[in-house]
Amino acid sequence: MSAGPFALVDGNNFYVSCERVFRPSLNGMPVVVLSNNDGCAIARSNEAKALGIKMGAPWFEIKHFAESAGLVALSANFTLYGDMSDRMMSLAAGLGPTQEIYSIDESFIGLDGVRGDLTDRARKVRSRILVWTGIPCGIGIGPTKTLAKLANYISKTAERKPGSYPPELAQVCNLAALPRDELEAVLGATAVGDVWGVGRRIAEQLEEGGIRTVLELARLDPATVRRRWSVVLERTVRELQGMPCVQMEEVPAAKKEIAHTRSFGRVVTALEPLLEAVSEYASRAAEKLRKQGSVVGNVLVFAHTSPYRPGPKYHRSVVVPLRRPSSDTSLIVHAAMAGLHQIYQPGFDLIKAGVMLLDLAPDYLVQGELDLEDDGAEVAERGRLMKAMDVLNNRFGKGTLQVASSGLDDAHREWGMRQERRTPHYTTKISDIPIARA
DNA sequence: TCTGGGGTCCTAGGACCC
DNA sequence: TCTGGGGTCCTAGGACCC
Repeated sequence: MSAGPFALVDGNNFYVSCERVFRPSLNGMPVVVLSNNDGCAIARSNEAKALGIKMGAPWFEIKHFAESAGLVALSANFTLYGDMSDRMMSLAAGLGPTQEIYSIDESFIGLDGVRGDLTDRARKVRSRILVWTGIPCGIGIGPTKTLAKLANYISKTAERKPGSYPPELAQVCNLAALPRDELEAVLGATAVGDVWGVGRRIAEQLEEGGIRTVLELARLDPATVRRRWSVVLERTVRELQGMPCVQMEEVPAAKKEIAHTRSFGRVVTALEPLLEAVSEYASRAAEKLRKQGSVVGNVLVFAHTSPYRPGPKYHRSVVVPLRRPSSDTSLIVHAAMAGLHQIYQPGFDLIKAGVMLLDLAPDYLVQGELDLEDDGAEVAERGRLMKAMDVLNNRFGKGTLQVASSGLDDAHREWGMRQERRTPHYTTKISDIPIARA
């Protein structure tokens, strides 16, 4: 078990940085990456942040910056980001003996037992990631994961906003190496809301109580925090005080639920296209399920109208239990479609639907059953069919083999999503690989 | 007039994360 | 006209049990 110190390596404005690797002309320009359907900004370059564009800002509210400030917007290219992430993670792993991949652009590194100057070592790793992948990142180091996370935030803020922190904390910030008075000065200059685990709500409550800085939060009595708030915040306070409460998780735990949900490219009212969409989402969810070696007991399906648009509201969901736990696409699709039939009502402009797989269990733990229907052979055969389907789709691409209920003609998928600004799959598709000229 | 105590399980909702 | 997707954990309250 890793006892710390810990590092957090985090790609700067990750999706934007991935795009810039292949389009260097975007350097220095305000750039945002948009969510599915080109709906809202999910990544922003520093220049875009400087324009005041907030995380999650709807595109239609910020697109005037394209004219006035040269803002460039790109559709999310998750295939590209996933591949760039793999490259960055394998280099970050060189910082210490253990690694926990926390999100697509972040990993914690356990530094227990690492000798020598950690700050210096982190600078070398940062520079290697930059040179080998083109992705700039920030590295924070601290005695607990929460402090490492905070250090990472400081490393980025010090770089992005000169004057906010001492300049030597930019890019790599090692809070564990700071003398006490300097550490307190840094914590005193950081708002509580910037702490990992303190969201908008709790930040408000803390501020009402006069707790505005991280230093003030760190000085609270943990027992009081537990009484007044929760064990979660208590843990955060202890971690800020330097007591590790959150361990490294090197092996990603199996998901406890799996969802596939999408907003439509435009509103859908009729049942048929809705059935197609839900069938497609259920298939995708089933693939993820088999990938982690689980079976599902209950399938939830939902659909709703836009929360932003006027008109009659509709928001319904239903849980459909499977007769027995399964990972079979056709059974899961069947359950989802049956559920949709139950909740469907005509006359609503639906904007989103989704399928969630609940009550997951490892596929080797399935409860034995007296085979009254004598379908054991069929179940085994279906298992082989699913395996064949996954192999083919892996080899020849998503959707090579699919259930017919998802609709056979892409062009007629009126529910399909809009993606008007997607860049090529530079690193994962032969025909998209960039060509270098001498 | 007077109405126990303790425990578990489930669900919905809140809060947080990226 | 146009507002993402996928998760986790905790807590409170209700149902139910002995």
